[in-house]
Amino acid sequence: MADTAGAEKERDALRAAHLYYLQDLTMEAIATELHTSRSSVSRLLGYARDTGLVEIQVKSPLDRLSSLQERIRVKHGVTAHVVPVPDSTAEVDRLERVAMSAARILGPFFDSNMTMGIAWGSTLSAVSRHLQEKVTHNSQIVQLNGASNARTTGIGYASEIMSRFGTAFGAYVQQFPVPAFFDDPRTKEVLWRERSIRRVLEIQKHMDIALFGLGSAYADVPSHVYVGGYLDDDDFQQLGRSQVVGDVATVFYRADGSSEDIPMNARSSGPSLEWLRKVSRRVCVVSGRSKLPALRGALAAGVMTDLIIDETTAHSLLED
Amino acid sequence: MADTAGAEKERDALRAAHLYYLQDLTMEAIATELHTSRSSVSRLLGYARDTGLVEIQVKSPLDRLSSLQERIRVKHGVTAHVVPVPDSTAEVDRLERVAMSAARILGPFFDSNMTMGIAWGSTLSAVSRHLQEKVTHNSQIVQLNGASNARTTGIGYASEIMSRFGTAFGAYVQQFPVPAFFDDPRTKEVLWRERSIRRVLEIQKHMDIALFGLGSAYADVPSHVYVGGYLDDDDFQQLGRSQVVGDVATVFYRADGSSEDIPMNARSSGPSLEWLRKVSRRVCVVSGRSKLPALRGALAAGVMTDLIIDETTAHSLLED
DNA sequence: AAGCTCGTTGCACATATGTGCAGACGAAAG
DNA sequence: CTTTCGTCTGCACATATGTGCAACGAGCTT
Repeated sequence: MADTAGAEKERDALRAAHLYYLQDLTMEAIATELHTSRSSVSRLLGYARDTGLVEIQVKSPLDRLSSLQERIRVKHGVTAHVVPVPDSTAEVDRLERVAMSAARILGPFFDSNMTMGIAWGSTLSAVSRHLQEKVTHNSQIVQLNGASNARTTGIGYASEIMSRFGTAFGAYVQQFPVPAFFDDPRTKEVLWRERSIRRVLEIQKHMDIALFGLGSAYADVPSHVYVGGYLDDDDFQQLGRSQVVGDVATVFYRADGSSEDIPMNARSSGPSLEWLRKVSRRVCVVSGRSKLPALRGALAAGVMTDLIIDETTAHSLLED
Repeated sequence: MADTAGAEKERDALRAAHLYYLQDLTMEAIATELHTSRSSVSRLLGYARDTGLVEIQVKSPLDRLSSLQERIRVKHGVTAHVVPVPDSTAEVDRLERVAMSAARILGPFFDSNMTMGIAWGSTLSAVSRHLQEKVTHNSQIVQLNGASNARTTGIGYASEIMSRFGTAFGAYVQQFPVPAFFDDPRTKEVLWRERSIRRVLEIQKHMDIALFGLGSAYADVPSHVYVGGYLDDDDFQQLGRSQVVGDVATVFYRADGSSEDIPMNARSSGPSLEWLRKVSRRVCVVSGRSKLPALRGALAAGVMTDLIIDETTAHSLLED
């Protein structure tokens, strides 16, 4: 009966949604038709929205789309999705708002039979909290880089993000149970030959979408990797020597976008940039001007095809 | 400046829509960000919705879609879109609600570079009044059958419908300035050789979507063709002798779907059913049980690929 | 310049919508 | 059969949203 009840709720929600969004009836009127109270209808509609029965899209008229987006496309060759946010907004709110927009923009990108790879970090965490449900079939979410370190397994944090994505899309979740960074690159080499690991790498290789934020040591809110105990002093010095400006899924790069000969990368569990660039859609979420250097580097590296970014930072990006 | 002002309004509307639908801000908050009053925001959002900047879709989860739709698909091989309407609804309201739903369901079907052929009649008129704007490029709307008769040119009525479609989609409108029925079939034959007419026929031949209602002499609200002075007593008798149960764009058919050897069809300006069946998407809008015989005939004739229908009638359709 | 039309604005009010809460219900556990 | 727990319901209230109206201002006409 539990199943039947659930199905009934969905039926009602669907009917309510149809009456509300397609026929412009008031909730009061819908309540009458459904023989229930107005408040229940309000709740049904809420359910219908959360659950993806209703999809709301905001579309820039393709012609005169925000000149900002157009200019970013011309200058950097990526599709930008600029999130309007007042300049005065505090960093946290800004991230929250970009994340919410990102979550909704993402919906149409992902569908049945697809595989999406996701990194983890404060940005992705925020995005995961705002996802709307969308049922898909035969789809999976795969973790791009390990999350455990010397101090914690990091699993709670990363897997929480993963599972939120999984449930939102009804997708199978493939975790990647390895440390973010190996102490010894040889350990990685060896482990990478294990079948259980190769299976995950194989899935990563076939992903249709990659989703990631940018790590930056200079960020106002320094990225999770830089404060979570993943790196020690030596590591930081090494990164400095390599002139690193940021990272994507724990893989570091320089201002010119190069990532070769950065020793840390040999120990990183993330996918090499070269590898990443083979994914057909690569979505990067960025919020806050302090990530600008990291963003410029990432653009130079050509790791993204889509950029979801707050307005202020987008403006700064175009300066000089 | 008028242009600039319009663009500014659109920009604001887009930003408001983004803040409202993608970031869940309240109108009050948006008003602050936009430095305007809350009521203006309410109006901006209304504008954004009407104008197609915001698109709201209600999607049946593809798996367990209303068994009604599924059963219609199995039994009749068409994609049904069942519009929920309480059984007790009066005929006029019912038509109005089906039409509103139809208008919104239609949105995603039509896009740039497409041609849509439309018939005229009370159903289409109702649909046309509920269309939401959606900008397209290089698209056109073509009239499927003539509209003038012995008493009136019928042009006001039909062209009003046409132009509403045209403006809603920003499409070029191609009228078909011929009578609905010729007195003499030979006149039609001759006229059909005219280049101006052949041009329209040519456009019809390449249409991507056809949209029509069903005509029925038995309908509670007899269809426009049957009461608008298009047919005289002789015509009616002739239709009776031919065992006609309905018409699509002034082309008549019998209960078994056949339309051969119905003398009236030789005088009709509408596209033959055989011709119509070549269009890849053929959407039929039906409201009211009195159209059932006409609907059954049309299904037998295989003239439609999509059926937008009210719930009550859909139920009746499946009986016996 | 005065008079006009048309479109916009914010206000004030009428409606419509969201939500905490207490009670009702049903399934699972005791 | 009772208890417990979680879920759902409608009520009442707090908020959020839609809209008639009067005032305003930009262009245009006379």
